[in-house]
Amino acid sequence: MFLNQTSHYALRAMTGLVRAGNSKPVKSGELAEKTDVPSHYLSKIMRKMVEAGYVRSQKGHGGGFVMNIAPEDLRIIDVLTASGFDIDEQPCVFGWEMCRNEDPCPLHPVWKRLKDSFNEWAYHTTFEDIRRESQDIEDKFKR
Amino acid sequence: MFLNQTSHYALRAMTGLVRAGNSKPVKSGELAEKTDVPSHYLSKIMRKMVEAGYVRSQKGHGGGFVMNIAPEDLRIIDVLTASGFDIDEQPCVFGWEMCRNEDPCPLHPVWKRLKDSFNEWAYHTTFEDIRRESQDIEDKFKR
DNA sequence: TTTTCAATAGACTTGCCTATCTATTGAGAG
DNA sequence: CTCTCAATAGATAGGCAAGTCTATTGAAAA
Repeated sequence: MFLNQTSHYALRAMTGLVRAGNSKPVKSGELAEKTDVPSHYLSKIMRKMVEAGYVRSQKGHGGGFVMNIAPEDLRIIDVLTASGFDIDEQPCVFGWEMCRNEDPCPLHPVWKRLKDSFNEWAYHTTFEDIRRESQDIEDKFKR
Repeated sequence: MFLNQTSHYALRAMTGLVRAGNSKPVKSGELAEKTDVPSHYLSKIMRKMVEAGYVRSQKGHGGGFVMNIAPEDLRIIDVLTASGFDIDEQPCVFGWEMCRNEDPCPLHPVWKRLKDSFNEWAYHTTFEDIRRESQDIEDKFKR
């Protein structure tokens, strides 16, 4: 798997929230069911999104989660980072701690190409892209 | 992490073996030390490389592991697959089991771009590329 | 004010990937 | 034939991410 389970869940949840629109808050339970993420686990992930400022939460009656940022201003990297993924902690495949471009490990040149592709994707794809490209696709979160 | 620890180890080990040349077998312990992989764990991984036919092993005195395929014929995807990584088991980030191009999940278009980049890298990079691009780099497997 | 709803917090459990340990098998050297 | 070396096999343990459970906090409705 490219990303860990938590990151997957985070991307799903934010996609679900963006697609739900901003008309009214989306309840954790609803979002969990829609995105097929374990509900209590989703709560933990959404908390991180709230802390990062990408989502607002409302307790109590009629409460739930609402987007707090325009989809075009939210990139995939932002959600991944907020969910705990740290691109800089991804070591070179060699596991050599101090591997840098100027002082590389043997697999560095090859590995760097993969990493660059990933970064291109994660830094340049926004949730507006996701929304636009998925607007003709119906929700099919359930397996 | 893009790949799991085992896949990292496999790539390191095979890189180490390719760089060691074919003059004489490389002992498991030596390869383990050179690539900073736990030695007993490396043995298990090398076993898979042997089973896949990429490496020959020799027991006993003077034994060890030798490449059994030309570096230009061994792709990254081959080593990943042999080590247990299954590209087709990598579900769409939505976790929707039946997600295909013709019948996609909401994140499919975006996710596909990442997957395509990865495949381009894994299917088109050979260990000859790795050897060539690393020939001016000294071994620095230890962290 | 009370009731109900829904997020939050944190402790706890589970499960799997890694890693280790202890034999055993097999091959060459002497 | 025996000794040593090194891969192989399988059982066992460790550690961390993932998932669950229970209680608490906070807000709106009645």
